[in-house]
Amino acid sequence: MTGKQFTSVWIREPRKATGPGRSRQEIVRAAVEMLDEQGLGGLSMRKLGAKLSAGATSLYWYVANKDELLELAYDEVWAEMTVPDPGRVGWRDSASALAHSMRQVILRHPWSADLIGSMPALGPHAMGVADRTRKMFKAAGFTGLDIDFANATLTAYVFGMTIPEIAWNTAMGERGYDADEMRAAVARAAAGHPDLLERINMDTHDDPQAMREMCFDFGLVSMLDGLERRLAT
Amino acid sequence: MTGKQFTSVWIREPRKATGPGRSRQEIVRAAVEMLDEQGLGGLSMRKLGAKLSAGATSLYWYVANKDELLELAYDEVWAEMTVPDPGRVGWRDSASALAHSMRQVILRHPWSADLIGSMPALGPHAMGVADRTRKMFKAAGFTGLDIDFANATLTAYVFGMTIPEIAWNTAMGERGYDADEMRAAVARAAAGHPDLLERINMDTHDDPQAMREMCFDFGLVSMLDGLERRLAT
DNA sequence: GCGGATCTCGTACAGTGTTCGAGTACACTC
DNA sequence: GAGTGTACTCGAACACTGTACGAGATCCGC
Repeated sequence: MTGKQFTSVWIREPRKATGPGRSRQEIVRAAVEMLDEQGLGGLSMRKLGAKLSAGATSLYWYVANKDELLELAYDEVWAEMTVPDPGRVGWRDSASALAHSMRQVILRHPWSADLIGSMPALGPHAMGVADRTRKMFKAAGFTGLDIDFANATLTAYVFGMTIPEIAWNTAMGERGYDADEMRAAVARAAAGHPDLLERINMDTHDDPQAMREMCFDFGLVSMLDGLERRLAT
Repeated sequence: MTGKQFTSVWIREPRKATGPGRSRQEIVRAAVEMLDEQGLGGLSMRKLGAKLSAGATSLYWYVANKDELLELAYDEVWAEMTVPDPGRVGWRDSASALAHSMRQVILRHPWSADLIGSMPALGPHAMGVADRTRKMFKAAGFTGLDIDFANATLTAYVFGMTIPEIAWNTAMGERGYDADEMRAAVARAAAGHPDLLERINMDTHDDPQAMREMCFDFGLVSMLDGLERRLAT
């Protein structure tokens, strides 16, 4: 083992807490709050320092750099995901509940969507979720590599469905459109594609929220059906 | 129609080209090149200007701001995705080919993964792809909302599988690890979760590339199975 | 009281996106 | 050719950003 030394947030000991608002935990908590309110671009070390009544550079005593802080905040998100015990209900209900939980958590912390593509989730909470979901698929009857393939498939579906949903939401927010204005915008963009326009002009836009949940459920059920089939053979 | 005026990159006429290296198209092309080489963080207006032997702020004549430039570059990525004609082969092969194409394109332009969660794909090329895939699912036999649900499900799967893959790749690249060092890192992170370690220590890591493709295919087949079942009822 | 460790933070640097306005170059009319 | 207007370039400046550095402060054990 003479290779490069492995260093990571998750290995290095955090500094001990002294006063309130000065421990690594407090900093991460404040960062998450700020991210929830102002998004990824709204978090700056100076502003975060101000929020904690501290100098901007004081934070660097507890945290190596901003990326590391984001890694810590990201893992905090994983802590909110609930993996039901597959023993009590069937694995399908269990997987379904996990999927919905993941979606809700990401929607609650939209900035985390940007991190999914930037840093692997290696924090303790993420690992806990991975461990429990793995146990879940194992209990479902998957074996060998299929355990992890099924696992990856489920989380991929949730991520892939939710991440663009967030792009949609933030685009609406930034431009200040409501749902109707947004629809008009995409209609303009879809000009020349009659098929797409047919979809956009469907009279199903009364409740876009419910609509998206229907879509999510459709895909989720399909995907679980597919996994179940895999299980039968 | 007295509401806010809709403005977007896709509506406003681009400036006409004059010299080489000065049209909007040339700028976008150079931006894509730069993004491919240096990633999202490696693109700055000043560096892009220098690459085109232009002042940094000259670009603002052709492009409103950096976000708009990214939107244009993003759409260029969509142009590379190929949607096979479902008439020649079955819809399953067609969907499968599309999925693989999308994955490859995103892996080729890893920076696009970050944009999926930031801006909806409303450019002409993205719309073209959406239109063709919609036709594909229609031809497959889906009707009404199910057309778009199935469509969303497929792209969600591809995105969700590919985006974390990119996070993995860039993390390896930035820290300068090879596959083995990375595996050691996650093993360290997974300490205390015997189940996870069992997976990590499997002797299947000879070719991580092939491994990921196996995983992708497993999920893809499952997901298409699930959609097919939807079709039967 | 005296180290030594722990912790704070002002200053500074290199970089960012973007605005503004002055300047240039070219095409077209008289 | 002179004049005029439009298309285009870009240097300077502004308000930010993350972070390295090092000087000071505070506290604890002796």
